[in-house]
Amino acid sequence: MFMKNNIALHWFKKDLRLADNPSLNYLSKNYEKIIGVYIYDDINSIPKIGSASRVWLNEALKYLDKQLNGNLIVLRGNPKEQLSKIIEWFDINEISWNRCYEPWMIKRDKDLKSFFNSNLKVSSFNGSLLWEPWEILKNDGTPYKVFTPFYKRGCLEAKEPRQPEYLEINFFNHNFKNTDVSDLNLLTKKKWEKKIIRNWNVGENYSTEIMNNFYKDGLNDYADGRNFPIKKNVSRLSPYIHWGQVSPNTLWYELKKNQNYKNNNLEVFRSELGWREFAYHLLYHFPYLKTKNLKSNFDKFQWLDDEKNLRKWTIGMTGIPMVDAGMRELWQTGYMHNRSRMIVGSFLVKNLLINWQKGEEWFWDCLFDADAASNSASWQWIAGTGTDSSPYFRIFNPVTQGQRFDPTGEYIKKYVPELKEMPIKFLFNPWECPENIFENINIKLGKDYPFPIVDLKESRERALFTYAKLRKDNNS
DNA sequence: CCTGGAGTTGTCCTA
DNA sequence: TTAGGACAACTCCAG
Repeated sequence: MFMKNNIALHWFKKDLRLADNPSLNYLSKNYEKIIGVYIYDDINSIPKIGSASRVWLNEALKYLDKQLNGNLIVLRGNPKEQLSKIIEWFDINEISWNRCYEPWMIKRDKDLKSFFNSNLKVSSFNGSLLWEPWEILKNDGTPYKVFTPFYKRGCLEAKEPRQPEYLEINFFNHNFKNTDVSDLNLLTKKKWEKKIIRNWNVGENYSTEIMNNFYKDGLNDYADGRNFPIKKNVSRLSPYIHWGQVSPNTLWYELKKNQNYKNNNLEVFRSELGWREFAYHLLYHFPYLKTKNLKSNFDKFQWLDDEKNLRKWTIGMTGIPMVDAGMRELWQTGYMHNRSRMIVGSFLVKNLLINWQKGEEWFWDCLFDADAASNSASWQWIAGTGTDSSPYFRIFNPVTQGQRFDPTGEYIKKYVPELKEMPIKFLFNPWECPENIFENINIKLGKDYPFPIVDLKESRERALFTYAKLRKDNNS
């Protein structure tokens, strides 16, 4: 017999939504009212939350608080103490949350569960993955390391993901001391914070709107159009997915309703959701994903410790327009198109020979969708240090990539405006532009836009050579 | 235990 | 202009 007219506590983590929220749904079936609590835990977190993420979180919590009619309790500190405080104040006997899979969160929440278990009922749910990482395993019981068999054999042949469930949630109109999102001091009052969030509407309802628009328009040419940074054929849902403002289950089943597409666009997008699952699968089974090469033979790789070039890469001043456009898109919008992520990643790791972990850290700080699983897995992929990853000799040529995927130069000109007047023939490779053309358009290389920090051809050969040396070193 | 096929996203050179 | 092969070798996975 459940106790109606009673209240229970839902702990919001990376599930900042009301729709299809398994923990909220569970509690609302058994309780009249729910108390929603968010705790900003800067004590246990490894690593600390990134700068862009703080900005997104700030907006997301403000929005969520509105959805709860101002009843969201926002706290800071160690969840053990903070939750205990609330539990005592409201005399709560049941608490629940949706699971997170970062190693430090698994550890923290496991401890919490056993800590609270003696006094109250504690439940946790899967609110952010289509399949639990421990459910998808090879026949021999070990985790997959390669995407295709993981997805096709593992996921698609496993049981169907949970159907989304949309319930009305009633929150308790409480008299606990008034807490405010601004108490968390997530913002530093710096100018860029206002600028970077300008192009985003951070809220659960916006994510639904974006999904619907994308499924209606962008998806139609997804398989091809997704390669072009300037086109509107990518969903841009990643930050919302990361923060749980939309559930993957909603995306999965809403996508299934679009049966009218004859091409494979639908399946390609669906497999991208599969890639997200794969990243979490890797993080769960290889918790050192962020700190260690999955291929340990790379531990001997001779990365260059080049702070100067790293700095130029981060600020988009490498002198390679396609690379700089990507880096500046990241800096200005908190997002970078997938094609650009590969180009700038390949450039950092292969042309500059800088350890992928430096790139991972920068992305972690700058991306609104910064995600421990996807970010680390993707950097290991581009660096060739993951088990299932880009072969080392696959080195992106940022000139060719620009010509192919930004043929009009619109993307470069948007983020590298100093090259606006460059004729398209030299937009991707201004260092090859004759002097008289520069004079006509009044641009001076080295002054208005930098010379390339490395020679693409030489640095490519250096990368291949360094890799060959690694093989030799590992064999001797 | 063995075997064979396969592995997100590319580039460059040559014929 | 274009198509095909080289670029490496290794590990993963399934039968």
